[in-house]
Amino acid sequence: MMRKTNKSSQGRQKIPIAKIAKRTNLQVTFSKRRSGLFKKASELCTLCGVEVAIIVFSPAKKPYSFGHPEVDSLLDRFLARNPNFNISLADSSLQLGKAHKNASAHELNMQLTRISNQVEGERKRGESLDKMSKASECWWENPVDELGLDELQILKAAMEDLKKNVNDQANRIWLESSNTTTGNNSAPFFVMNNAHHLFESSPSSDQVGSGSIIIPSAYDIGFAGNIGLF
Amino acid sequence: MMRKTNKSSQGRQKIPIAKIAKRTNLQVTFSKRRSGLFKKASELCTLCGVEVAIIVFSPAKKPYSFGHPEVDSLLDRFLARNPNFNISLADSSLQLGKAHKNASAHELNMQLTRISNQVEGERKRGESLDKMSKASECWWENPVDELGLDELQILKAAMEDLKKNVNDQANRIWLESSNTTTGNNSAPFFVMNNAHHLFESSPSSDQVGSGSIIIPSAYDIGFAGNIGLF
DNA sequence: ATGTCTATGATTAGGTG
DNA sequence: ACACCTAATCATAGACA
Repeated sequence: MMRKTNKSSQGRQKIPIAKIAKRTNLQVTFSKRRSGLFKKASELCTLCGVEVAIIVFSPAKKPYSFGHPEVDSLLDRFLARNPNFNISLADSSLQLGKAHKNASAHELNMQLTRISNQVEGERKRGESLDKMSKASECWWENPVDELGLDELQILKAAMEDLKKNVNDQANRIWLESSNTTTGNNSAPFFVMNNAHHLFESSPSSDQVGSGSIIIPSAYDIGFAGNIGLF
Repeated sequence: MMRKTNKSSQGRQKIPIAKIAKRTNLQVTFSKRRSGLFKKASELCTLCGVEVAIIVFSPAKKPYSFGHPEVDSLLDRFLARNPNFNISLADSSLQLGKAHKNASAHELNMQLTRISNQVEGERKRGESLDKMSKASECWWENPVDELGLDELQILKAAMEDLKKNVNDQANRIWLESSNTTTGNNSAPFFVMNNAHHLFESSPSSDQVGSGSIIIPSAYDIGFAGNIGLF
């Protein structure tokens, strides 16, 4: 087989538009894309002769800005200056404009606020879970997308280990609960199965999927199916 | 030889970054590039979790804006940073504010679009975590023996969810590593399997393990086996 | 003014220095 | 952090609807 390490570079990789998990990666991406954004803005200015102002707060809350014309230098002067706390004038001038919001905008704003809160909640929840996982080495909570083959293998092993325990326990419970019931003809049976069967149309749940294997023997149910990573 | 006028389109042409002369052309370019700019900003927001505000005046002086979380708060924070420049900024802030108000509907729509996408992404990623956390406070560390059927079911669902992610990721890696190899006749393949088979033999990672059962359907590999908790 | 299409130019993810 | 490199993804000019 050809070695896969033949190429000097894999080139640009497709990444999902979702928050980048790796800190270092995020930082690089932020820098690159911020530059790209400003360049695009600059081109828009030049090509169409329009005015554009952009404000960006970095992940570290550091402000960056682009502006043409003139806003640029003003904003840059802001940023060069440092943190201060006074809203007064600027705020009031903005408040003035706020009065002119029309109804449709208001409705959209309602929606936006609602969804925004929703997102924020999700995000925070995700963050706390992330911290929790990092604190206690809960591998399974880490973004799977970042794992390499090695880690995936370990993860797989761990999951299967856990799964075995789960199956054992399930079977145990089944036994306990069944020793009070009358002759049930079914055997203790607990099988982990294809996830896509859970949420998609599954022809029949006790039907062997293409390629899957049913292990009928009671008490001994693990991942039904074959083994092999690749 | 082929005629050079055979093509249905010449594709994108390189244009100088200078003011476009043709009015109609300029208008189209403005629309397209404004959309592109906002999209880039949106991606930057999502990817890096940062705050961005953009204000654009069209050639016809019509204001457009994009903002996350919203232009208002960003501008407020921005202007608040330097009380000394409040007055000189009043003009620009008024201008910007006016732009924002007039364009509020449009901008809010942009925000809605972006946030909706974000919600979708977050939701999907958060689902497995959610199940995990709901399952119990740290079920994975707890002795499985103490879990009841309900918890086991939840655990099962969570595991299968996670497993799906793992499989997807594995297939992705497989694809990436294999798109540099020549005519490999095997499909992307990753199967969770019995733990005891896992580490008996570890063939080279780009070698299909011998003895494993291949499920021919590519990209769709989960826990092989049937489903059903009792 | 916005959406579609195609071919092509521009951006950038992942490396490396 | 930044600049450079490669190869892939993405954006978009021009034409049309």
